[in-house]
Amino acid sequence: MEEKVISKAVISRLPRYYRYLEELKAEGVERISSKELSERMQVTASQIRQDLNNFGGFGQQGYGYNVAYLHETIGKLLCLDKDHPIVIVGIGNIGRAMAEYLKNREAVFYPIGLFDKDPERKGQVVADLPIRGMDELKGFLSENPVDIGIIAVPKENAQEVAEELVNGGIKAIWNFALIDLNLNLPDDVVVENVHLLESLMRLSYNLDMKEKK
Amino acid sequence: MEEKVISKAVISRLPRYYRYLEELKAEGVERISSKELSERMQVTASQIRQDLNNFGGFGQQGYGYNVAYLHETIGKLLCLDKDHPIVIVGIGNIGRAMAEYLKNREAVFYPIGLFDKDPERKGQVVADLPIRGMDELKGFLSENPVDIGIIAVPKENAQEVAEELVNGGIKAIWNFALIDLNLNLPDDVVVENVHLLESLMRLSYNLDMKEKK
DNA sequence: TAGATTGTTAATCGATTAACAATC
DNA sequence: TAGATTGTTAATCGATTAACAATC
Repeated sequence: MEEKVISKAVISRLPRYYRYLEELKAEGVERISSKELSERMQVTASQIRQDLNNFGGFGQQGYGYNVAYLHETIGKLLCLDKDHPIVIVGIGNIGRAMAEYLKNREAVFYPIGLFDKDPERKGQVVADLPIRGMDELKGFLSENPVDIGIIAVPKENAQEVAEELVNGGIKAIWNFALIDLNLNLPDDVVVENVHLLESLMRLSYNLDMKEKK
Repeated sequence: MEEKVISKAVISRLPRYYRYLEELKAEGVERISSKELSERMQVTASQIRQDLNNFGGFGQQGYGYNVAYLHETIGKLLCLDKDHPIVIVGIGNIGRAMAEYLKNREAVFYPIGLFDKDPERKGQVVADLPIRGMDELKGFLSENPVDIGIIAVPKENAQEVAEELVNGGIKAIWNFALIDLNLNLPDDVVVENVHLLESLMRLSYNLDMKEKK
């Protein structure tokens, strides 16, 4: 729609704003200034105003921001006003945990199909859904509306699975395999890599640095 | 040790370098230039050289970098040459998945104690370890060497659990609860937040943007 | 109207990229 | 020695912060 490109840094902060606004709403706070919010979130008020103004003027001079309105608006930016049916491929530890985790949430992101290549897992029920074989994936995708594909298979199989998902029409992949899927997929497919082990390594690095001081 | 502060951006890239070097090693590649590596990783050669030179001159003019040596050196920076015994608090979907996930890896990061406040879970065995009650946490930490604490409890209890861990001497927290634990803990405690739902929201935002184009 | 606080422009800061002299 | 490629300095780019006029 808009020509203006919004920087990755700004986008990555949106969910955090959303979370704080949810909290404020729950506390019954009706309005908040960038200054107050900045103190809570430990960022500068300037950054908050800059960030929000990428998307339009949501505030009002002399008043601040309406919490409920801002919350709802950011929610819409994050597309949380729409359903996101999901398929999960690889029902090992992580795939299983994500299935259960998303099942337990309000219905914004929710799994509708689980797939695994292990014949022993086929038919097992996880998060109220039967685990299906990989041979069923293509047909399932063509018959059901699916927004997002979760990849939770070993890295060796991840690229192949990603391609199957893309062939089935999936445009968004949430990837837990330790491989950079974004590098070898069509440009119109969005990928969010969650490299847990790398996150743990960063923690390890930071711990070590602190100890050396 | 060193006075020089290394930027967060650089540190966050280290695990990715490590991963590519591991791959190269597995392929039997002995040496690599910043240019070749940059093509693989889809970053600039300049950035690679800048990043690595934060930690010292690991390369050699006219030759490039020795893969095995660089791999090992970055591993040491990430403190992967040492054991990291872990306790996990909250053995729900995610805590359980992390316990199994880390159990299955080579012994660098591995759980040695699991804790949950739910009496029904007490005594259950996950990843070969018994789930213990929260009342046992303090004693366990004083008797066992523990590097890292994983928090996988609901956000309502996360701050409290974090404080218990810190009181028990834990200096590094890998946090899965949707709360910014770093804001209310002592400065010498390092926190790495893994906010999965926020990652999923970013994916949702990016998907929506792509569709609007 | 006066006070408060936004939206937005300008200034600063930091991170990335380019260029090249040093050196293996 | 000549060629290759690093380590490092300088230039550029982008993101954050500060400042303030606009305005509710």
